Amino acid sequence: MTMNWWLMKSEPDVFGIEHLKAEGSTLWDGIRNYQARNFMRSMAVGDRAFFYHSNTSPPGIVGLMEVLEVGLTDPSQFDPSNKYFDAASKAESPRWDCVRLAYGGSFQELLSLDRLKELFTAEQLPVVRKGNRLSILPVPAASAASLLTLLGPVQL
DNA sequence: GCCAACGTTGGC
DNA sequence: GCCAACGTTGGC
Repeated sequence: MTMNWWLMKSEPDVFGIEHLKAEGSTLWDGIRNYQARNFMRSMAVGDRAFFYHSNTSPPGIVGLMEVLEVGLTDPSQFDPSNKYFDAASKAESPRWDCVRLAYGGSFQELLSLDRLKELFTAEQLPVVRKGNRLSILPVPAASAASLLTLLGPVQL
């Protein structure tokens, strides 16, 4: 089984690449969409992800991450004071889980969604599909390789 | 099981 | 702030 690539969105005002850089690693919690959760469930330690800034201008890819741990229970689902509290989720059978990700560097420049749309089809890179709201998406290996060339070296 | 209403995401 | 896309919920 070879390493897989992913694209993970976060709003820079809430948790951006600079936050991750400062913390070194983070629990990617608060995912409350089954498709996104299922993508997380198919992640393996050592997988890589592109960090994507969403809901900002311009949106786009800003950095890299590496999967450190998988199959972790998302603690926010059991915390009534948390925005992502889920009263229907039981401790015996948690509904939501998450992964731990390490900071893997920042690219010199953001690669904008506009540019991604010029370079890739929706099949090649699902994030460019019109109206796509999923916060976690797969990146086919060939597209990941192209992206790394386009983005150039990371700065740690 | 259908489907209308509703809510959320996220681009613009 | 608007709206397209689309997942979720709940009445029946």
